[in-house]
Amino acid sequence: MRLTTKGRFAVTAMMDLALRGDDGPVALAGVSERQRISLSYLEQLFGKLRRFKLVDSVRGPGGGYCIARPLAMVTVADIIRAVDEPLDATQCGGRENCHDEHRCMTHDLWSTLNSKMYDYLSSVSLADLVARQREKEAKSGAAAPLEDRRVGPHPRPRNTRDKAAAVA
Amino acid sequence: MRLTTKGRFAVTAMMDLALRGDDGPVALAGVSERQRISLSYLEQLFGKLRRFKLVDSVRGPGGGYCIARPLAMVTVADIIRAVDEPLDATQCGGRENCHDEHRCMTHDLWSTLNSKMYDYLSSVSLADLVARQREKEAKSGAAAPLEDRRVGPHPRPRNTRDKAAAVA
DNA sequence: TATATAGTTGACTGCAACAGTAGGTTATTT
DNA sequence: AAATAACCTACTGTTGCAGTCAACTATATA
Repeated sequence: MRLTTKGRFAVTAMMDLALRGDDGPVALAGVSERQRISLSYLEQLFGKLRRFKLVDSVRGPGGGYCIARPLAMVTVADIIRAVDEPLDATQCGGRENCHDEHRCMTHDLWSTLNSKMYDYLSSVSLADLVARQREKEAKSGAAAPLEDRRVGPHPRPRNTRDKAAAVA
Repeated sequence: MRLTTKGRFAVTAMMDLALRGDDGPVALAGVSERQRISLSYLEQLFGKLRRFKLVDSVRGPGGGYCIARPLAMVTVADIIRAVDEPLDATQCGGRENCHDEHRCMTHDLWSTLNSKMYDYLSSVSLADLVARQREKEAKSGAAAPLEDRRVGPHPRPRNTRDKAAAVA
């Protein structure tokens, strides 16, 4: 697996959605301002997140993105997998053509490492991150949650099964 | 931390050294042939490994590289740290200027992840890898260890303290 | 119906790191 | 002196990251 700031951006943006997703879709323009991430870049990232069914989109005024699943069911690993290029560290792609004599000595090492990392990243869900963040906010004097008045209706996106409301 | 095939090459090459380092220095030309890694590229990598004091070098005919420490004291993390660019996933570089409102929400996440990975990679030493490899060779019929006759003398590099012999 | 909003898409840029190449120098042995 | 092999610098092509631009479509509101 590959680790760059790209994945970090995606997780940060998803956190933003998770934290303010209670009243309808969140527009990328807002995420861009709050998290200081280029809007166009966010659009690319959310294109991937959408294709991986991690978010649902709502077009038109008042539209934006919603997290498509209960927060507890979206892990950091999911997000990174969606936006980052894979980087198959085993070169041979799992096949055994590594090479003649030593037959890819480090093969196990890398696949083990890879799964260790996924194990960890899969153990952290957006729900965990949100909880941790809320806790921190409460402790540090609850810095005025700056309500932005929304425009359109969109109480909830049409294409989302009501599963999400159950947990989040 | 950043993960690419560069680190994998370095670990593979160090494994090669570890496996055949019993009788003197190992020349990069040999490593290049056996592991199918470009010689010049290896030279670059070993330049870094040397500067990080993971290997000792011996020049002239019969020269080459030796692992500078007992195999149990060289971890995969050491090797990767030596050759790979760092990639500070926390952007703010540990300082608290992340940014105003949310103050870098994902800060903890990334630093935690980073240390998890280092913990794992630091837990695997060359000695472990060699043991695992030897075990595998023994099981699969011990494929003729192809002795290459060496040229020069160099029973052991001059600039290595005899620590290495203690464990390896 | 017109207009503004906001997602959707594709093409494009600059940049840095990776992976590899080329050619030279220096030290050491035979 | 000649061969070996480390050492070093500079260069190349490719890839993925990060960001930009411009056009397009769907929706809501006036």
